[in-house]
Amino acid sequence: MNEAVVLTPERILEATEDVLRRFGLAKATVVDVARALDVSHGSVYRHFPSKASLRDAVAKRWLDRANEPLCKLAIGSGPAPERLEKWLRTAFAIKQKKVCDDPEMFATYLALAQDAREVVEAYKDKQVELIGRILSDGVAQGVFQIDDVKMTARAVFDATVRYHHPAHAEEWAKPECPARIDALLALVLRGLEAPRKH
Amino acid sequence: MNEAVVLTPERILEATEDVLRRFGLAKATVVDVARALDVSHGSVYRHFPSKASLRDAVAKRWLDRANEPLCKLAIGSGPAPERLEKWLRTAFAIKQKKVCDDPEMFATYLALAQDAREVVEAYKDKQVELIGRILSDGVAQGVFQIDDVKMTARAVFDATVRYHHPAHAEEWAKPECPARIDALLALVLRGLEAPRKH
DNA sequence: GCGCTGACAGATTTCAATATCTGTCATACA
DNA sequence: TGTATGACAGATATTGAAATCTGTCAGCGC
Repeated sequence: MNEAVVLTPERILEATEDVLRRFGLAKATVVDVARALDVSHGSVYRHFPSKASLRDAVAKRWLDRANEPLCKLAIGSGPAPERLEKWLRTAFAIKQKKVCDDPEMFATYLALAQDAREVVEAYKDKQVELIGRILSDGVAQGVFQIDDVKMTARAVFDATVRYHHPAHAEEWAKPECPARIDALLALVLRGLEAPRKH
Repeated sequence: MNEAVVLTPERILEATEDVLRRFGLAKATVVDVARALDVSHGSVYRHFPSKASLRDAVAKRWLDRANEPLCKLAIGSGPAPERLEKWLRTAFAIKQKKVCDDPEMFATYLALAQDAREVVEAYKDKQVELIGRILSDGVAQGVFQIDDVKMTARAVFDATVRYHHPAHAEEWAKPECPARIDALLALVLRGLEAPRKH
């Protein structure tokens, strides 16, 4: 009854992530995953109905891990504008770090995002929900003036696509990027602000 | 001395656009273009140093044509916020129309945009310049409050990438799109506004 | 019985031979 | 002299046969 030799979805995902990192999305096969686990590929199909579902599960794990620090930021306390700015900057930084450190997984994510698949949609919705939470706090604090929080959260997400959508990843390394991010965030934050009492 | 049989860059571009439309970017060859003009492909190389330069020239023509109505809007008169909104909505509409009506040329443009090639950079800079012009008008009218017009124009361009960058074209047809555009534009315009005197 | 195996059919990918294309240039023609 | 040609070398794309992969399932061993 050695725990290590029991074939669990978790172990399969682990192995799949390794295989994807090693061979890349294009080359990785279910047979490779099975080989890495020293089982037949039929066994893998006992836990995941298709290669696509396996790939999606890996992507979900990867995205969830990447999202963790953002969840913490969203439920934090303090002035909403600062928190939103920090949240967005962190989101950009996480993506930028991933694209450098884990390019194979990032390419996988890019492929997924381009297919506009379910997993990515769910992930985006989660992001928008987190933004919405900060916006609500801001409204409660009287620093944001917003009609429809959900729609505005979506608008904030849309306005910042350029710095979190993998399709634009190539541009993130350019030297003028930080200044452009500053300008964009300033514009967005001003758009949310309640009129100043001075 | 029949004008019609003189081989000019203009005639070559015309033919190239036809060939691209007919075969698509992937299949179109310089030989096809030469055949369409009933000349040898060597003659084409007399006017364009490479296939890439020919493709870029076609793209430039296509982009310039698409840009024309936007230039007119930018130099118009009237309240800047309305003009900016109209300008952005027109920009979105043009792109959306192109992606429906002229999908082959749009695919060519997408390929160019993904390569981040010179022609597209110049086109983007032109767009930002036009936005900047409207923003300046707004500052003069006292309806916009902006520190750095150039940077802010860039920020407005960046904030709206989702609806003019071809990488996101698939999403433009979705039913929730118009509402999201409304929310985004409202956010951006509020971010530009000078504080209200009430 | 339960979980795994491995053979299998059909779909997809690889690979190398073949064909086509790009870009050059010596030559022809007007 | 200025413009177009077509043959050519090297690079790239196409093709079809062979190899590999995906997903299924009857059966094996614990």
